[in-house]
Amino acid sequence: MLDDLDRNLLEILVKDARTSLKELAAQVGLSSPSVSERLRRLEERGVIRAFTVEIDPLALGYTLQAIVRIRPLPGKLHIVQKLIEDIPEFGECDKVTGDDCFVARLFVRSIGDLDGILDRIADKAETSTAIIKAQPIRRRPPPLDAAASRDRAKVLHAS
Amino acid sequence: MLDDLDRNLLEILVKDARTSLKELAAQVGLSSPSVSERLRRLEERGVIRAFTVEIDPLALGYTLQAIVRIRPLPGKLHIVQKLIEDIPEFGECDKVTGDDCFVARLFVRSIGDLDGILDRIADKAETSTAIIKAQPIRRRPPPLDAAASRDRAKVLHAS
DNA sequence: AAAAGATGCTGGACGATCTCGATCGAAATC
DNA sequence: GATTTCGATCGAGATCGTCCAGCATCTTTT
Repeated sequence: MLDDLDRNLLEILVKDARTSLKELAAQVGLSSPSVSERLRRLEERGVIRAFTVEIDPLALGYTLQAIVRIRPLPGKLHIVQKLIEDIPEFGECDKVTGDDCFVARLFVRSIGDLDGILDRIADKAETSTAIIKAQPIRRRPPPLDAAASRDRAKVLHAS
Repeated sequence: MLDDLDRNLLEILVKDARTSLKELAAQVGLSSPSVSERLRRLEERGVIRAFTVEIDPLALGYTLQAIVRIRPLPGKLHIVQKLIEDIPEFGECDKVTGDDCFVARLFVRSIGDLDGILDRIADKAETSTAIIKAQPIRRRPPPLDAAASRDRAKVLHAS
């Protein structure tokens, strides 16, 4: 599906999505038209969903992040989901198995804002909120190389 | 801290980080050297943490995602954190208040892999795992415009 | 097995883009 | 009100991206 060159390109782009075609070409050992074509196809196939920029929430004044688990009251599931989607401070939301229906990440500027936002869903769902104290791992992609990942797992397991 | 032009630039770059300086310049009404300078300063100040690429996990064979809540056994906190950091299938991890010490996102190729990875921390922590069934909101930044966000909140609240 | 077709790469040319230096203007400071 | 500073623009030179023609390799067809 993806060959070594593709993975190589992706690895470089994960670190800096604005790397020039020429630079990419030099690093993987291709010509720039070839790199251009490969990127085009990676986008076309949906492997690359988007080139984007990672913004520090703190720089925007969001001093607090929280993980909110949300259990909509009976019959309120869709309303709650719509509500979450429409509140832009929710920066991520997953629908999961188990008692908690949704697990979402919330960006807020103050505890007051947190309270304000949770109030808006309080009559439609039960929520459990955990304030984020630190981020040991910030968003990163899974291993690009399947084989390497498996091998490493074995090594760690053996030790 | 950030002016309208900066926010405008960021908004465009969130959608496509590879937008050329010229195009950015045209869209915000500046010259390209000015845009270049602004981006440089946004990076320097840490507002822009990185330009990166969003990869579809499915394209890499990760058919399953899970949210794992992790409660290290007494005295095992640091060991567990290190372990999580060293397992690349964890694509995100937050240290939170409350009973669950860590909340992490796990990318796996199969239920078997999930089991294998959780086994590796089973003797050092209790875990609760929720399989992700859908992603109502995929990673997005919080509102770039503070004032707009506040205003909207009021409107929604009033209705 | 030879021919035909498809795929993916290269190199060069041309047009577009970026960067650098010089200069200008507006706002803040004294 | 003069000065300083910051951020903007402009133009020239350098760099980069895209298009195209040609070539090698692999697969398919007969």
